[in-house]
Amino acid sequence: MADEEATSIWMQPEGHERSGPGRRPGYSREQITRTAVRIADAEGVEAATMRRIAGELGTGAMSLYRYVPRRDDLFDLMIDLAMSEIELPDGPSGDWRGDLTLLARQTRAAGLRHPWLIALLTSRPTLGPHLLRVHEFALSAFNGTGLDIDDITGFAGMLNDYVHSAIRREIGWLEEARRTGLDPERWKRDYMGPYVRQVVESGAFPLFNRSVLDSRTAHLAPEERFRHGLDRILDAIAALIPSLRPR
Amino acid sequence: MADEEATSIWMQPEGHERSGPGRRPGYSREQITRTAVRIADAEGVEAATMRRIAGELGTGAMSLYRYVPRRDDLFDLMIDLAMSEIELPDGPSGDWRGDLTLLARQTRAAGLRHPWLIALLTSRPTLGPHLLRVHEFALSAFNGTGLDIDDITGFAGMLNDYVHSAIRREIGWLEEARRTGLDPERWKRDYMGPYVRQVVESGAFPLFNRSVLDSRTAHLAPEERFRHGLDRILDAIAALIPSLRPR
DNA sequence: TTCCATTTGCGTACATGGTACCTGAATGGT
DNA sequence: ACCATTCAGGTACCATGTACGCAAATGGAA
Repeated sequence: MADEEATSIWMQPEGHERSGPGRRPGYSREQITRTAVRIADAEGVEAATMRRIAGELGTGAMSLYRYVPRRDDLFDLMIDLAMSEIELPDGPSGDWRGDLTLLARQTRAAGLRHPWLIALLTSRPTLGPHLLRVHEFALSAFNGTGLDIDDITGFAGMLNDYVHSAIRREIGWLEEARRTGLDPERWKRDYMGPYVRQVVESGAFPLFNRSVLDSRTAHLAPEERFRHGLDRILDAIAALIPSLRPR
Repeated sequence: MADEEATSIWMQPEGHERSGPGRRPGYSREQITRTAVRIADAEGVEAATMRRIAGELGTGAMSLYRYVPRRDDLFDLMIDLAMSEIELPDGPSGDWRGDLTLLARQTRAAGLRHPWLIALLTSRPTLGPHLLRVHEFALSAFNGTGLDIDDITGFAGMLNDYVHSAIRREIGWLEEARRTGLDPERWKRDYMGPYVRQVVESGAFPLFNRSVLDSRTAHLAPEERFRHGLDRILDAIAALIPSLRPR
C-alpha cells in the first residue's frame, strides 16, 4: 500500500481487479454508493451513516473504509451517481435554447428524485466525471454563438444558479420539515406559519407582503413555475448575445 | 412555563426584562450569538459547538439552552446578526442600478467577513428581521419600473443567486481547505490540483479546459471579477425591463 | 424578616456519529 | 505447504447535541 496520500477521491482507483494474492473484495464502491443514495433518498442524508449503510449491506461499519477513505468522499460519489442519471445527447444540437431547456429539466428531475443532491452539490466543491460531462454540455450549448469563453462560463453559471435555486425553493421547506420531524403540513401551519403571518400583519415589509399575497405564479403547478423562471433566464441571456438578437 | 410549542425562534422572545421573582439571567441571546459568530469567523461553524461557546463565556454548555431552544435556532440568530451588518439606506434612491450595486457589495463584504454565512443561508429557510429588511430593499429597488410583483421577485432572485454563488466561488475551496485541515496552498496543489490536471490533460472536456486555461477574467482581482459578473446580471435585467430600454 | 414560588446555572448522563487500531480469515503465488 | 498480502469487522475512543434534575439566586407575600 502506498503513502495514503490525501488527494481527491477521483484520483484513487478502487484497487480491485488486481490478480495478486489476498482476499477478494466482497463489496464495491458502486454498491456502497447505491445503498447510501437509496437511504438518503428515503430518509435524508443524515440517515445515511456509515453504520447504517454497512448494516444495510449486512456488514460492519469499518468495512466501508476499505472502499472509501472518508465519509465526505462518499458524498462526492453519491453526487456523481445522481449526476449520472442526467441524460443528455453527446453534443449540442444547434438549438441552444432547446439544449439548455433539456438540461434544466433533467437537472430538476434529478434534484427532485434526490432531495439531498443540490444541498450537497452546493456545500462542497466537487468535480466528478459526470458533473464535468453535464457542465461540458452546458458550455457546449453556447458554442457557436460568438461568445468568448468567459461569457460562456458566465451565462452557463447564470442558468445553473437559477436551476439550483429553483429546485431548492421547490423542496426547501419540505426537507426542513422532514429534518425537524414534523409532517410538512404541520410544519407550515404551526412552525413557520405564525411568524410569517405576524410579519405580514405588521405591514413592515410591503413588497414582501405583495410577493406573498399578490403573486399569480404562486398558484401555478411547480413544473410550470420552473418553466416560467427558466424562460425568463433564457430571455435574459438571449437579450445579451449579439448574434442572437436579430431585431 | 408554557407548552414549549415548537415554533420559529423569531416568535419566542427572550423572556427576560420581566420583573417577577426568580434568578436574573446572566447572559443574553445577543451575547451568545456574538460569541458563536466570533468563533465561526475564526475557525468555521463546526468549531462553534455548544460546549465551546459556553466555555468561551465561562459557563456550562447546558446554560445556553435557557436562551436558545436548539442549536439550529442559534444558526438562525447568527445569520441574522451577520445580515444586520449590511448597511442600506431606508428606501430606494431612484437609481435602481446604484441601489442594487450597493446591496451586492454590502452582501459580498458580509459574506467574506463571515465565510459561513452563505452556506448557512443556503442550507436553511430562515426569515429573520434583518434578512427581511435586506430583501425588502432589493424588491424596493425595482419598484417604479413598471414590473409586476412576480417579475420583481424573479429579478431580485436572479441578482441574489448571482451574489451568493459569486461569494461561494470566492471562498469555496478556501473553506474546504480549512475544513480538511490543509493550508490552502497545499490543498490546491496536492489535493485538487492533480485531478484537475489529469482532467485537463485527458482533453475529454475541451470547453471546460478553455474555461480553466483561456480565461481572461481569472487573473483579475476578486473584487473586479465580482463587479464584472454583477454588471452582466444588471445588463441582463435591464434588457428585459421595457421601461428601462429606451434604445 | 421569613418564607416560597419561580427562574437561572450547570453537572451528569445518554444516544449517536466518524473513524483509528487490531486481530483473524481468506487467497493465490512460490 | 507455506506465506505475504488483502479484506472483514469488532472494539474502542472521542466529540457532539441535548434531556433531566437539583442547587442557587431572587423578589414578592406573609
